[in-house]
Amino acid sequence: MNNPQQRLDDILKKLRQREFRITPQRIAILQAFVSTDIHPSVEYVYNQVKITFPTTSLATVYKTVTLLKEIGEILEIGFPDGRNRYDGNKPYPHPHLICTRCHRIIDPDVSLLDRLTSEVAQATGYQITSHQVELFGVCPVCQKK
Amino acid sequence: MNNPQQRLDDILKKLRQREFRITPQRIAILQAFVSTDIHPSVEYVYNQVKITFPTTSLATVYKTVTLLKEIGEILEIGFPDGRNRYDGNKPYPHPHLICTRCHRIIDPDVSLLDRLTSEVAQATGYQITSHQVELFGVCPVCQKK
DNA sequence: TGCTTATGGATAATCATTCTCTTTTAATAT
DNA sequence: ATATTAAAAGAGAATGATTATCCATAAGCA
Repeated sequence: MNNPQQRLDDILKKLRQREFRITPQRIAILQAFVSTDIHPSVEYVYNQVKITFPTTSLATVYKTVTLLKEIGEILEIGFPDGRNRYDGNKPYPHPHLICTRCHRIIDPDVSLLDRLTSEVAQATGYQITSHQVELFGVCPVCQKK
Repeated sequence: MNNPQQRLDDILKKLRQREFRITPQRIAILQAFVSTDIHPSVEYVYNQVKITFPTTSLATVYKTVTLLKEIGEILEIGFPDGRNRYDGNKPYPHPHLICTRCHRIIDPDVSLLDRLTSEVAQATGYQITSHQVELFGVCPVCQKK
């Protein structure tokens, strides 16, 4: 969420380049994704979009999410319980730190990650192309309660 | 899958200690979990159990999975598409290396993981209690094809 | 052997997500 | 500006994994 407007324009440009249509609903969905750091769920985006477009269908949100995943502009964060969350600002794989109490998600700096993946690549012979690194714990705020 | 029989006995002992009943179905489910390294899905276990107990219900497998998760004897590995997999041999969090071609899952040694988590804990103030580290890539066998 | 109660089995319910089908509309040409 | 047309929106049904319900069964123990 460094510069939401710039990010929005970048994604719109990419959509145009690939000849996808720019609809008001898509703009609203994109705006919801790029204007927050909470790693929103589909439900959150749906509720945001309905503020300006009350007739929006949940299916439209899902279809746009699929599209954005395909063009590589949002990152899907899988949860075991099914409730996926998304990152529209850093659409490339990166570690997440998730509070198990309040479900807040932040993006920590992890300087050791590159060394970790190359360690594994060397030891196993795998060509590592991607990762999903989720750390779970209790955030400072919840620790005080 | 170091010693399936020993592992089975250990889990049975734990169930007895906590006054859960030892049923033939539970033994069969446990056996399916501890006798493979493929990180099985519920469906896989269900099919294995049905070989010896054809009337077994899928609900029974799910109920046992929930129980085993609660007593800490299997580890759930979440996938974004919902199809969870389980590890009955190393029920504590550990990294997985997943081949995106053949879907094989192996458990690599990752010596840097402890340092990585403590680095993040120190930088963020979170109490890190668990993790889910999945590395994706192409295994040596699939690279040759 | 019988009693008690947890567990098993069958099936319905749930919930996120996907699909289907019809209507609307963005983008382009006229 | 208007017409054209194919993509996208909207509504609701369908799907698939998981969970809940409820009755029958059997594990564990006296």
